[in-house]
Amino acid sequence: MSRAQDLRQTIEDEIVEGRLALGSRLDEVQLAARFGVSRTPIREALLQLAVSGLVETKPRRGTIVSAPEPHHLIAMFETMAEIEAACGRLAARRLMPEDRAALEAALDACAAASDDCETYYAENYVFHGAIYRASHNRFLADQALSLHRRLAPYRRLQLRVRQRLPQSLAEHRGIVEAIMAGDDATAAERLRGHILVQGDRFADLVAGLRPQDAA
Amino acid sequence: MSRAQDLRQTIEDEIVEGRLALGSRLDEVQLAARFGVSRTPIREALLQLAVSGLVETKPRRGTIVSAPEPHHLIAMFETMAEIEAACGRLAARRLMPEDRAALEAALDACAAASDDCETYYAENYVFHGAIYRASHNRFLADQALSLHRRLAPYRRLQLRVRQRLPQSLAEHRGIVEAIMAGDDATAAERLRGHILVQGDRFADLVAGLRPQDAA
DNA sequence: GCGACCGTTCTAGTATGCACAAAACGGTCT
DNA sequence: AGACCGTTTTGTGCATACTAGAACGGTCGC
Repeated sequence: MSRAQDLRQTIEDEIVEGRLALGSRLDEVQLAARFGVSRTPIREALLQLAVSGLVETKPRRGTIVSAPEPHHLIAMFETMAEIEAACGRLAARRLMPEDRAALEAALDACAAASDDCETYYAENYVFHGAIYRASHNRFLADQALSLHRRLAPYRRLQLRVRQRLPQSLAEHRGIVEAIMAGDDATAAERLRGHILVQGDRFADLVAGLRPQDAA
Repeated sequence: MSRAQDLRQTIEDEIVEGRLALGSRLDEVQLAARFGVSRTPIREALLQLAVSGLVETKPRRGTIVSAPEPHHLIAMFETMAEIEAACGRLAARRLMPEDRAALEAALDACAAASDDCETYYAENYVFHGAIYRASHNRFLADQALSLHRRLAPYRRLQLRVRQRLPQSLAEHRGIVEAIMAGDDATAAERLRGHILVQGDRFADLVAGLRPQDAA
């Protein structure tokens, strides 16, 4: 792969995994020195991240890691809820035996990891990925995965919210149940609720941390 | 605005408006000469278009205007249907007086243009934009607009399908009716159908043109 | 002493040049 | 005559150099 693509992936991972703080400045020469390349591939990597929304570039003023306003984040979670609902709807209609197996395995893995937040977080990712794939719509699944990744830094925050983990697991069970039964409307509704709750919880969190920004 | 951004917009418009044929090669030096700039801003423009999916870049082999496989296009139309449904759902719940006025105006404009395909096409764009905005979710609306633009070259093909235009107008009326009534489920369902029909019609068209590709 | 204006500096944006990789062409060998 | 290999050609990918615009600090004026 070209160096620019490589760098894009690396920087993207650092942002998604929270190693690069939200709002922090991404200096081109600094990054170039750090990775031992010239500014050109760095610029190309940042440009791509800017299009996908992970960083923001202001003309003549450099680029920073995106730190969206709370209301914008709420909008993103709401969109995620709708996209996941769509995936669930299609999955319920098109479920194949291998999808069924993948969903069951992912659900079991979530249950097994229900005592450890970090592990659960990873298995949760697998679980939702399985639903996306079960939609049998590659484009939709890609959109869902991309948005999922983009919201990852914020999802991470909610892990600590009390009692969220067992509730999440129960919701997962309900979702799988509906998909397995071929009940597309219920599957969509449950997935929508599952994600929206996260958005709401996140809103609470933000409101608690920075009351002045919560409006 | 910087030249790269300018060029991105210009090239994007040419693709969306069908002035650049699908699959045609985008040579960097050629474009640079044509626009009187160096290769650098051209490269940056193409890179951004590649991220948004309008062009495809293969390593060391240059970039071409994306010409997705039919099954991929079907997937894109299906995703568009789900996203529009989501917009309609939220619009039905959150309709403000100004949204109501915008929808009515756009519907009237569509009706007035029902004898001319090109005009109807333009007004149709306005109509759907009004629905996106009425969702009061900026992020979702942006996603919808972006996908709408990306599908524009293919939508154009369907204009000629017989009887599509009056049927489309009737569907628009039904959609507005549901949104105005605050009936979110019906609004979503009607919008989904409205777009899916276009996808199906498109599939028919493709099948008719290139039977060997329709599988 | 405080504020505005100008110069410096630093960084993004663009141009140009170079190197490498892949494809096309021609030559040679079978 | 056809296939295979080497060479050339073409164009991407990266590096480096240059330009222009904005932030910052100093100085001058009030």
